[in-house]
Amino acid sequence: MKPTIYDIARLAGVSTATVSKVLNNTGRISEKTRERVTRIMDDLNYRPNMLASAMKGKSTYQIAFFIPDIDNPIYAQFVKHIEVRGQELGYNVVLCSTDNDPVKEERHVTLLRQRRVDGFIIASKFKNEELLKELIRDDVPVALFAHERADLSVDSITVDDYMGGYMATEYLHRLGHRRIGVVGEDSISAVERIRGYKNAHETAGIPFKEDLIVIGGSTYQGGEEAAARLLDRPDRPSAIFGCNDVLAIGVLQAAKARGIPVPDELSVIGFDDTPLCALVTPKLSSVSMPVSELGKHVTDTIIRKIEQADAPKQRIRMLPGLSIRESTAKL
Amino acid sequence: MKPTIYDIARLAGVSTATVSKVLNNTGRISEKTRERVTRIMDDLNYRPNMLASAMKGKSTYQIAFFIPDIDNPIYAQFVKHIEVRGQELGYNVVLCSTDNDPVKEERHVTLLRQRRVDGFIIASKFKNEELLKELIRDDVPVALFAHERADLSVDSITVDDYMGGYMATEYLHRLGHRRIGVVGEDSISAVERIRGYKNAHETAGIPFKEDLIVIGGSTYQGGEEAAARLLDRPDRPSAIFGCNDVLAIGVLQAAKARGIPVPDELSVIGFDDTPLCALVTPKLSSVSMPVSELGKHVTDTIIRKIEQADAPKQRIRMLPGLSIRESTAKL
DNA sequence: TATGTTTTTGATAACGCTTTCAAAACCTTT
DNA sequence: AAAGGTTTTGAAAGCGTTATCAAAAACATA
Repeated sequence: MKPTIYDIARLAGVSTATVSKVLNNTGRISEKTRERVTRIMDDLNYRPNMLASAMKGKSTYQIAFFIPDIDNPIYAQFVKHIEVRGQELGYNVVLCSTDNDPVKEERHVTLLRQRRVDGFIIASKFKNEELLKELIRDDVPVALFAHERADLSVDSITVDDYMGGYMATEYLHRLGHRRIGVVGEDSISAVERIRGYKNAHETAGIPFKEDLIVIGGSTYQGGEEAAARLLDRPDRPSAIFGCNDVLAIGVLQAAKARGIPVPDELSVIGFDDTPLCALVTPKLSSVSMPVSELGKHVTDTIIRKIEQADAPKQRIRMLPGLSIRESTAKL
Repeated sequence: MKPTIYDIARLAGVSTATVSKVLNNTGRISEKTRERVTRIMDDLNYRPNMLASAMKGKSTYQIAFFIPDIDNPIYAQFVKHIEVRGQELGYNVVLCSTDNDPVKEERHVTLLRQRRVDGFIIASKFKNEELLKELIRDDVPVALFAHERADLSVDSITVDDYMGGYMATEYLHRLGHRRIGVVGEDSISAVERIRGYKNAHETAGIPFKEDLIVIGGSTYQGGEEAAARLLDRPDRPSAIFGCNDVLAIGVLQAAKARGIPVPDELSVIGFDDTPLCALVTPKLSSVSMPVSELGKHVTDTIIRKIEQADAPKQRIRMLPGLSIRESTAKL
């Protein structure tokens, strides 16, 4: 069987207390014993059982990451960066897809809390509001990622969605577009992005109609269907802002199906700047965000909260950029 | 604080042994006490601490899933299906990206074993051979996914890569292609797929040259560069088999960059049949696999191994299909 | 050498659960 | 009512750590 701390203690002729101390670098240990113990540990290739130490109140070094759906590549990117940073700091990440299903949310949360997972990074608007509030109430370390909740006292790291929507729209305005459609989805960040869109119109003094905004499912197909509603009108818009790349690619597909050339007769811009943008034809212009910084940041945040219960809450917003490619052009 | 089994026992006026028994449905408990205990548990919203029960030798209900790189959407798909099935059976999945880096492999494995993760699903050829062998030697439940090792006694679930390569090639032959290039990568499955390619040639009595096979990095860019080497030759092939979709899309990009029309002057076929295929122009033909069945299957397999140490080993190969789209045509 | 100080060490009690096995409680039979 | 059988219960040990605090060892001073 695997050696335990007892085996090490016995072989080194010391008590388990001593071994534990050298293991955790706590208390005072004479250089001599420290060396002896370390040697034995190496010899036996001893690996402390984290379950046991977690039971004594230490952390489990696990964080849960909630996403709605890994099929959207932006989430895959998030996962990647969080996992990398987590590993650097000795944390594993447990991936939880919710599919926006409150049942799954709850199953996951319950199981994870039984497991004493240290913290939760949540990139998916919880359908089950109460669940989130309960986590916060119980002082479980939580950080919202890629969306924020103004009404809750909780850490969050996001790109400035409002600003991104604003920038995209303003950019289209600069290209001369006046009638700009929006293909959105039911998510907190989409709402913000659309708010940016509206505000850009106001600032520019360009009126917009609510019926230019259509909300659909969060898939390519959802984007395509929503775009169809926009494109099949007699007064179709000259540009469409997709609230994320998946949606925007759906728009591209809808345009192609109708023989509407992009960008000549329709400009399309997405959001997230995923690798997909460079794959489609024409290449998709998109609002970009510093994905890797965001991921690193949120990981650091949650770990800080884990290791230091009274860490001050923060709401961080990073600034988006514009990646101009081939899908947008002057009117 | 959270209620413990002691609290329940005290309140119900029984011993912890009894509570534990109703919790796990083990031993004989009179209906009366069972009810009383259950009620108290409900009232207190009691959640057993899994760490403690895991320490007593029960499992941790966690499985680790190793992949090289989540940027390839096929891995995202795998993750998704494994996670879904895992959750159905009460298991969480810890995601581990290795980036084909032996250091990361080892870090992950060490950490996970300390955590007493129940089993490993490995979809990524381990650079560190020894590590894999050690897992097997120590009787840690392991299942290889999406690749197999004929030389090791270990469970594996794969699509029949050889057959997939064979089918893709035979299909191209049927279209009249004789000079077929291959863009591959350094992976076990790619080797098999290429073996299928070669064998299809032999069967058809069509000679092929080794220099039509070029191995590159596992990214779009890798595919593009490898394709360049094929396309910039005077006697360029009339078709290219990309060993996975990402590579094949790289091929598409190389063709576009050179103004070579696909499929008119070049047929391209990929492997994996990821959602990407439908996104690119022209839509990519690809060898498909039953992703969701594969994922479900491997999850079931690892869990069976976890729960029943002497479960017989199996090597499962599922059959690939052909998804014909727009990137392939008659010569 | 005796005494006081500082440093190092170890016995032991948790942590929250499971499991075993003997004792207690409950039924049947005579 | 006693004996025998069956079902239900609980005391206690143990899983592998950590943490406390008193005792032991080492060192310093008078």
